[in-house]
Amino acid sequence: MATATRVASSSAGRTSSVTADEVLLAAGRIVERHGVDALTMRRLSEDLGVAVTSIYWHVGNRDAVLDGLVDRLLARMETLTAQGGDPASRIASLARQLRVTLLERQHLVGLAHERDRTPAMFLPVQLAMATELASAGLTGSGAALALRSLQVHVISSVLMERAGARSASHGTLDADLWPTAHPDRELIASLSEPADYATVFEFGLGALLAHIIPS
Amino acid sequence: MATATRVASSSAGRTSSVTADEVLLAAGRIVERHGVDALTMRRLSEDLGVAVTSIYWHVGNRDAVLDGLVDRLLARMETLTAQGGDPASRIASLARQLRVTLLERQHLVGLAHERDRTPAMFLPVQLAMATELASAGLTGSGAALALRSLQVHVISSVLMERAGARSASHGTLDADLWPTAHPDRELIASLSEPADYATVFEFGLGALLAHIIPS
DNA sequence: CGTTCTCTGTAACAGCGATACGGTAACTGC
DNA sequence: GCAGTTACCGTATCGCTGTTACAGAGAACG
Repeated sequence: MATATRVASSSAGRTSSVTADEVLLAAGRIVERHGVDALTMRRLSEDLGVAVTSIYWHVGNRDAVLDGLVDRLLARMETLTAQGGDPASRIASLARQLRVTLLERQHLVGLAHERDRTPAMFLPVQLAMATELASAGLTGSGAALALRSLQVHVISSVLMERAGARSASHGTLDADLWPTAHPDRELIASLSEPADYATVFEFGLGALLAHIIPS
Repeated sequence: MATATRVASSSAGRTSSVTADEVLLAAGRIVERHGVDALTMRRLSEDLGVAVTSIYWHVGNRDAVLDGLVDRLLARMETLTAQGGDPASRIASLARQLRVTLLERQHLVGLAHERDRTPAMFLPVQLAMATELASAGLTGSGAALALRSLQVHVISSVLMERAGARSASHGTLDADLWPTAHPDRELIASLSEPADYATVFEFGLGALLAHIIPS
């Protein structure tokens, strides 16, 4: 309605049974534990012990609820700071922190990605990385390309690991699918195990950094 | 009920108004043009001029329809062949072909990813890449790590570009968000333009290959 | 003719997001 | 102290979704 998504219910005392913050908190619990699809307005209202319309009043429709959750995630992104000696390791530390932070909120990452908030999610860390690149002598469009590559690498790592965590079979490879005559049995054995995305992440990160900042 | 997803309706002549193949064809059209969410059983039945229950009879429920679409995509993955002289460029050609093929079916790629079919999608090209790596002297767990890194890189590129195509703002960066005092104006200018994911893809691919097969 | 198998349509169920509407309680102005 | 306004909640409803129980229609077979 004309509701227009109230930001904070700073209203007077009242017998106020629910606030926008409480709604987002409960929504976050549902999403983290049971996934985005499990977040229905009815279930949310039941968890809060409140009528559905109250949610619409306080935060708006379902889209607004999800937007609110993503906003909370983005706010967390501004606390990352570079650590290390040379620019390369400082950038690597930023990428790792970013990855870990995103992995802790995997469901929300997918959400943010679907809602085209990926750039905003990366803004703070991109800024920090830009200064490191500048101190390494890389600026302008070259720095932009490097930043985007790093961004893609981190996001992809998280998205893949998210899919991997969902099903045990993901990342593994059924050995039967390979030609049994294939000579490299160690390769097949490695691919038949669950992927260690942390190692894959470090491998790609090292390749990128070696390419960006040749020492 | 006991229907159990008939594979082909090779049944007798009849006034047969629809077949499983026709259903998947129509479903593919809807998904490619209007996205996965637009695929409802009622709409699908209307496009086919048929009752909803006929779809359930021929291919099963909505999940089975989507599975059928993904299967069609996977079948297309087996036609890729390496081209080029040295192993590195042959692997690069495989990665590029894979990327282009996936980009043509972006909606289906997201679908396959959500359904944990990514490994199967990569199987044929992974096999081809493995022989190239072997001819370059890389086998075993090292080859497995390289293969997984390449897989992550291609998938991420496609997923990012998919999000980028959805909204014009994606990949661009609102210049206002950056501190106006930031010294590197060319960097900001570059990041303010839409991302050229093809270039980002080539950049990361080059970095990976240089790391995997040092010449 | 009667039975069976294959396929289609009608109608319905439960659950979803969203909203119109009426009520209730607090605060505000006088 | 009382009317008016605002803030908030609940009931009931709409149109949509996936899915299914059920009743047929038509061909094939005995």
